[in-house]
Amino acid sequence: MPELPEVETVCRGLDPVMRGQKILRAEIRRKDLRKPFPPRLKSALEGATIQHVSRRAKYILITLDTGKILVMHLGMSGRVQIEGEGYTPKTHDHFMLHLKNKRVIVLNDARRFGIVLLVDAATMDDHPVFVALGPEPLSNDFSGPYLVERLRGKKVAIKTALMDPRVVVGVGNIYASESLFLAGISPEREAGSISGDRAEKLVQAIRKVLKKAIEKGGSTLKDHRQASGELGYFQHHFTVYDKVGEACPGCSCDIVKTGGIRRIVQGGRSSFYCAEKQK
DNA sequence: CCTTGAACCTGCGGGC
DNA sequence: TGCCCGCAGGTTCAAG
Repeated sequence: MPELPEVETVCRGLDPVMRGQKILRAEIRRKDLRKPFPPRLKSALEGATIQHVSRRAKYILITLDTGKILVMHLGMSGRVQIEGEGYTPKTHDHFMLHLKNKRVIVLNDARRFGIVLLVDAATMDDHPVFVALGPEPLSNDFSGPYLVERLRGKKVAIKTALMDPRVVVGVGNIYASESLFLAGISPEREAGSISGDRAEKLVQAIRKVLKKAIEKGGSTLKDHRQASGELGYFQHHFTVYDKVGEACPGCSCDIVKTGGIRRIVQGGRSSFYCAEKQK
């Protein structure tokens, strides 16, 4: 489920609720997700005060006053809910934090591809999950020239390269397809063959698509906070993702001739594109 | 180093 | 109705 915009939205929803709060109790309801919960996690959390909630790549960072950062990743199916006192855990509620303000933060993850880590704030960047990460797509470090340099000589398809977090973080399967459509680039094009101009266009497309989704998440957040407190699953409108056979939007190409939006499999993942518009 | 493919796990929807 | 299949927003590891 969560790509960068969804994780960003979750963080924005969590920060005002968690900031400055003491963790009274941490509940770990099974031994592992994708990996075991860290040893002594419970004692490291209980009594600690949360300074703020932020994001790196698709990781949620909950910075504590103890020099540690509680890191959560939502995997494919993870969600975070903000509940109240007396909340009864449901199926797949694996990890819960009871805060001083009576709120209960619940991590639910059916498939358990998510992860919970505890890292030292001072050396976070050296931790195995962070050490090789590429730039944030919305930062100035992510640019046309950077992308050209980073993709030089790469023979993998550009779609696959965009989803490689060593190239750029946060671009998952949905937004990779959406960005390539907006940039007019075929997902099958060899990554190293993207010219300077098209790399610049692609960078701008990725930024635009992600920013728009974050804006949408922001408005969805308001509605959801009022309704249920659920953070993490949003109804976005996509242009090509999961639109097989539909007419290419905003494009005059003949759907009878082109068959509309096509689906192919790359690296075991579905890609969606318009063969007429994307070259 | 690169690239590919499988693995992790549960749930859902479609076809029969 | 049930069963089997393919598919799902991510990451990591092994093998070539």
